[in-house]
Amino acid sequence: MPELPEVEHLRRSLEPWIVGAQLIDVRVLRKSVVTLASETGRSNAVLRAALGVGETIVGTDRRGKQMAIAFANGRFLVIQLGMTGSVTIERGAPPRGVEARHRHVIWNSYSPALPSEPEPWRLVFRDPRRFGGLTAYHSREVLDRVWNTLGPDALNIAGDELLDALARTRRPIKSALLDQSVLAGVGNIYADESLHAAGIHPLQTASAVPTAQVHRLASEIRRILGRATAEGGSTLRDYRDAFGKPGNAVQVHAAYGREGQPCLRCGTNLLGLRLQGRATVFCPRCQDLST
DNA sequence: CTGGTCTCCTGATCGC
DNA sequence: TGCGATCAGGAGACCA
Repeated sequence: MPELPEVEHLRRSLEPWIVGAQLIDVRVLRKSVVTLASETGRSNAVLRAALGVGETIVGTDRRGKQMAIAFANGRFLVIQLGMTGSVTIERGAPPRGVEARHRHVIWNSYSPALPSEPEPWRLVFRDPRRFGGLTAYHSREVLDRVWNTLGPDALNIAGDELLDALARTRRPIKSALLDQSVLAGVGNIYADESLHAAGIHPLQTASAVPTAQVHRLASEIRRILGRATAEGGSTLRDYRDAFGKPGNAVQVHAAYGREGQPCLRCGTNLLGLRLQGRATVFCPRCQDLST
């Protein structure tokens, strides 16, 4: 479920805590969630080094739905939340019951720069469905090689950039928006939301959308993602920030999940279809195929 | 190049 | 109360 807003909100909530922190140790409860992009072996020593044991965290970054942690030795760890992933900071006793399940990687850490936190704490990667994972990179250069295969970041997408990206493909525009190599960060929810807000039919050929509407779409994507980020993600069910706090439930979706309900703009009942296996909701009146 | 389908995986929900 | 079917969808593999 996490799309760009959830990932960016997570990054912002983690950053003040983890930058400057030292990773003392790591427990890998499920090795398969860790991918080593630059290494040859998978010994415990290699794994621990890739996960930053002994290192200080010096920064965070994000491209689309991928978040990166930068280590002092120049290595990077990319976190992908997939559908159900979370990264939380834990202090005190570990959780019991269902919350204790699906915890795949747990770092022990402490913050020499935070005098208010003299005790070690834990950084926990949890992901019940395991569509997410961690990928370790040896250098910024290797990370950039991968990130450069992604399209421009959706949070600040410029109208001209979007126009460029969409002009290259004749797929339905929603398919193009979901393709991370075209535009990085938009998933199923915000694809429907931004197309509805911009009045574009999801099946409209990407390259055939008029210039003015592409600019409108870019502006709606920025507005909707920006607002959702500030509100802490849309929070359908699984998203939690660094402290286990759900996003504000105030976010109202105008299209997503509202098939059969009246369009908030014109009152026409919203229609549903499946595109690439994804539930798609749109207003047959506001989102006209012919425009 | 393109869409369609399948796969990975668990948990929530629904009908019976 | 239980149980099986269905759905949720990010991302990549594979096929037509």
